[in-house]
Amino acid sequence: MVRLLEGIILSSLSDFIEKYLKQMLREAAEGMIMIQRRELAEMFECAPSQINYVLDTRFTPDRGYLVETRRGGGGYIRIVRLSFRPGRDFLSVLDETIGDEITARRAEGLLVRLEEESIVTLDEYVFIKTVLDRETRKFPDHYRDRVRASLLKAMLALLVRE
Amino acid sequence: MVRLLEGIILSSLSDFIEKYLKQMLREAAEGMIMIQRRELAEMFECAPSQINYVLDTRFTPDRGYLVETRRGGGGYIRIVRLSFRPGRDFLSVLDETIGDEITARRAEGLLVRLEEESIVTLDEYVFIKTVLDRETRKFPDHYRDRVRASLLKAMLALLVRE
DNA sequence: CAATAGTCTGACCAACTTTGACCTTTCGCG
DNA sequence: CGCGAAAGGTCAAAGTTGGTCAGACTATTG
Repeated sequence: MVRLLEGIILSSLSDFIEKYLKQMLREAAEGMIMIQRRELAEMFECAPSQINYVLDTRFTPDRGYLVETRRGGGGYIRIVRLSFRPGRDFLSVLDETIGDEITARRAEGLLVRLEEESIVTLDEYVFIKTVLDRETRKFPDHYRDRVRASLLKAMLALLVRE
Repeated sequence: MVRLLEGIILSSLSDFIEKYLKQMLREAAEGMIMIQRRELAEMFECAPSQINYVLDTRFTPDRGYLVETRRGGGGYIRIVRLSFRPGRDFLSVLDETIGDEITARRAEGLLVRLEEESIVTLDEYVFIKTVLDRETRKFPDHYRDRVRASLLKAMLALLVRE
């Protein structure tokens, strides 16, 4: 970070690129932009790999962005801003509750509570339990809690959406 | 890729040919078109083998297309669009298609097809891709295809249910 | 001011596209 | 039937992107 004159602050190059891309996203009608890595690198006079750094650190799924790329002729980088954004809402509470791992017992308890509170229907409760059981069994013991957490979060996110 | 005017991006030649053929397919009543390779190559001013490349990469069975050809005088290329859901056991077809493991590439192809056939919405497509991306990366390479398969089946089952 | 975390670059890698030389199949004609 | 013309097929090389990663450099923090 560099200070110039009175309080004018120049952030890092990555910050500039991030701001530029987010501005483009705001102006894009479909919540999506397509760029070329080489072109963007030329615009900011930096190494192309710098663009990857910005994408890796600032446009992650956790922050609500999906990045798709293609190499070769006609290659591109597409950044999609999710209409479903992670925030301080019910879902992020669920995410924190579940964490990266969850035992079958804790998952069961959570589901019971969600059903009692009518956040999921009885049908959905049964369905989710069945899927967790069936899919989880395919993995070795020490991965089961992690797979269970991923599955549970994915399914609840779909159900609780919007 | 060529940039023209204000941010309009022209994709590769293969993309053009793909779009052209898909437009023809949409306009064809029987979900099927017949073309001549040489003729199409002349229309796009490219090598005839370029047409094969497009067919091999974009009109695969995974993406829901069947391609039949015939050489010699009166030769042709026929592209048939396969429809996904005829039977009521659609979900088990999906389960079989996905199997116990699925690569990111095949998952992408399948999701594109499901979106094109209006079985999932564009929003759901983006959502599923993001979840797959985010959750899958928490596991070592060796498990990713298996985790991806479990997640994909779980989410599609929830969406397609009812 | 030392330790830690964040940024940036360049050399090397992987994926996708396009072309062209050469091959195989089919049809029509003698 | 044999042959040549008229399709389409295959494959490898060259071209055009974006990806990765270790290490140098910079900023922040205790």
